[in-house]
Amino acid sequence: MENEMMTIRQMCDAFDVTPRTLRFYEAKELIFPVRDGQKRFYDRRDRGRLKLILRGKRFGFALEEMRQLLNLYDRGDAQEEQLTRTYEAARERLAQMERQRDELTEAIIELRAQLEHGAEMVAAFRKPAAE
Amino acid sequence: MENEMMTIRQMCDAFDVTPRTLRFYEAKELIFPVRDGQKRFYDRRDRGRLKLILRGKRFGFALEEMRQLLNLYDRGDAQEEQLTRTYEAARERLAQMERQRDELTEAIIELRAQLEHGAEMVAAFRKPAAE
DNA sequence: AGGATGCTTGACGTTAACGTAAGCCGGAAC
DNA sequence: GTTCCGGCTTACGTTAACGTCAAGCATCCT
Repeated sequence: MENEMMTIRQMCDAFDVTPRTLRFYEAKELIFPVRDGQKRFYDRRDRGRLKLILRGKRFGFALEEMRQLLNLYDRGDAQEEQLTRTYEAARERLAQMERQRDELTEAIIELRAQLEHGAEMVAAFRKPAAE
Repeated sequence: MENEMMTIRQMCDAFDVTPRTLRFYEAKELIFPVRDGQKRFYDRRDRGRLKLILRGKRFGFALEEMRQLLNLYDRGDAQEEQLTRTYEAARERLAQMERQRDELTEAIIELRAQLEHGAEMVAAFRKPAAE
């Protein structure tokens, strides 16, 4: 049933993206709809890829990263080594996110201290006393 | 002693920024060095502002936000209401950071689940089975 | 005098992920 | 037949915070 081709509009509705986005992803070689004259048609594979792209975005993967990951699984039949590489990429990304969160946490603590602990923040904003 | 003017280079060394950065901040009206012919000279006030700008950056304030905060304290003599406003700005920013951290934490949990909990992530990257 | 520095302005480049506008085309509805 | 709808392409605009030339003075040292 849902094995058939979809138009750009159907895709947009299904995935809540704009046509511009789909064409952009195509330009970036993330998806490869079939062209019938001027029109684009998206098959199951495109839908699968798009789904992953959007999921990846939620995890903070850049489009280029996703492209590489997706391409990894397009040539060759997903060998062990490549599966491993994907794991590694995901784990690296996870580590990045954790570092980022930690930095943020530190900054929060610092800022909170300034706010609660005294009027330093405000004082800091005051003009240096006239000489 | 350290009450005197500093050249752009002295500033760069003191604050670990590039000349480009100082000129950029000037163009954005964050600091206002005195000009003697071609040269720029930075006084205590500029140093104070720069210090705050850099501190603000660590907290994730945008330059434009910092400009507004700084300007708030330049006209008028820092009235209560304005001090309050700065507090509010800082608190808002804090809330933003906390939200951001929470989102990140969620994403981390999700991603971690995919990695630990099964081969879903990898499976997801696999081509849909040929029909 | 004649580099070698150091400072200046101005303008374009960078990164990401699209938004937006302009202008063209083909098919469908009236 | 003509208008309208949707799709198409191309290309510039957006945001932040500078980096990176390019090219021109002024000054300092020898």
